Amino acid sequence: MIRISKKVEYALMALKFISQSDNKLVTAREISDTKKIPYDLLSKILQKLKNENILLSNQGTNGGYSLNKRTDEIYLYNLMNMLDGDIAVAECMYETKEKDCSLEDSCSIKSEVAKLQKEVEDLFKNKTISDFV
Amino acid sequence: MIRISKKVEYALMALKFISQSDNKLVTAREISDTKKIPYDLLSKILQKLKNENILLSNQGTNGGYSLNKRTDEIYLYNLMNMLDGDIAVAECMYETKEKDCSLEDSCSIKSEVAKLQKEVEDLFKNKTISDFV
DNA sequence: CTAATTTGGACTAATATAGTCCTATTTGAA
DNA sequence: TTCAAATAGGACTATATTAGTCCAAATTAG
Ligand code: SF4
Ligand code: SF4
Repeated sequence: MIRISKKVEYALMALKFISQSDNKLVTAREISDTKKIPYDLLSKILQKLKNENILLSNQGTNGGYSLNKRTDEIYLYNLMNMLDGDIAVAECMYETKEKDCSLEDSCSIKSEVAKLQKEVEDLFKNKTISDFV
Repeated sequence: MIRISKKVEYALMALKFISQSDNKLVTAREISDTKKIPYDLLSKILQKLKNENILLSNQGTNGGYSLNKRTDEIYLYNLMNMLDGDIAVAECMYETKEKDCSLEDSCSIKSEVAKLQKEVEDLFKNKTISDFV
C-alpha cells in the first residue's frame, strides 16, 4: 500500500496547529481535543518530535510544546522517517540492512525498483511542512 | 508505509519473464521455479492478469500464458490497482467511498494530502511495464 | 501539597499483506 | 478413454504492520 501513516497525518496536523498559535505553548490535550486525535498516541508523537528537535517542550503545569524549527526547515521525508522508520518501496531498499529479501538472487527488477525508490524519495524530500500549513 | 506489494513485484517479474520468452507459452510453474515465487500466489496473480486482459491463457496440457498487450501499454498504476486495489495515500482518498476517515470534519490537511495523492498517482501513471523489462 | 502536564515502557487490537490448501475444470496425448 | 499437465478459483491461515490503550513516573506552577 502506498500510504501516509496516521502518525504522520497526526504530526502534520499538530505541527500546523502549533505553528498557528504563535508563541503560546500548546498542550497535547488541546490538540487532541480540537483535532480529535487519540490523546495517548498524539503524546507519543509529540515526544518523538521533541526528541528529534522539531519541537521544544515544557513540563509541568502550564507546560506544552512550541516549534523549534521553521516549518520550511522540516522535510516531510524526515518526518516520515522519524515516525515510521525507513522509507523503502521494497524489502531490499532499506538503508539499514535489517531486512533481507529472499528473492534477491533471482530478482530481475531490483535496479528498476531502485529507480522508483529514488523517485519516491525525491517526492517526499521536496516537500516541507510549510506546504501543509 | 510507502511500499510496492509483493504481489506487484511478482507480477512485474512474471510479465518480464513472459515478455522475454517470445511467443512461446509460459507456465506458472516455470516462472515460479526460476524466480522462486510461491506457486499458488503466483497462480492467483496470473489469473487476475488474465481476467484483466493483460495476459492470454491456455488451459490444459501444454497450456500457459502469453502477453495480450505491449509492455508499454501496461501502466504500473493500473497493475497496482488491479492487484492491491485503490491507491490512496490516506483513508479519505479512496475513489470508491468504501473507507471513511472519522477525522474528516476536524481535518486541517486534507487539501494538501489531496495534492500529494495527485503527485503519487502521476508518478505511477507515468511508468509502464516496459520500464521494468 | 496538588493538579496539570510531559515522559516513556509495555501491552493489545485492528488491519493489511503474504502465503497455503484443496478441489474443480480443461485439454493434449498415450 | 484414461491420465497427466495445466489453468481456475474459493476458503483458509499466518505474519507483519499500523493504530490505539494502559499505566506509572517525573516535572513544575501555584
Ligand atoms: S530483491 Fe527484488 S523481489 Fe526482493 S525486494 Fe528487492 S525488488 Fe523486491
Ligand atoms: S485525517 Fe484528514 S487527510 Fe487523513 S484521512 Fe482523515 S480526512 Fe483524510
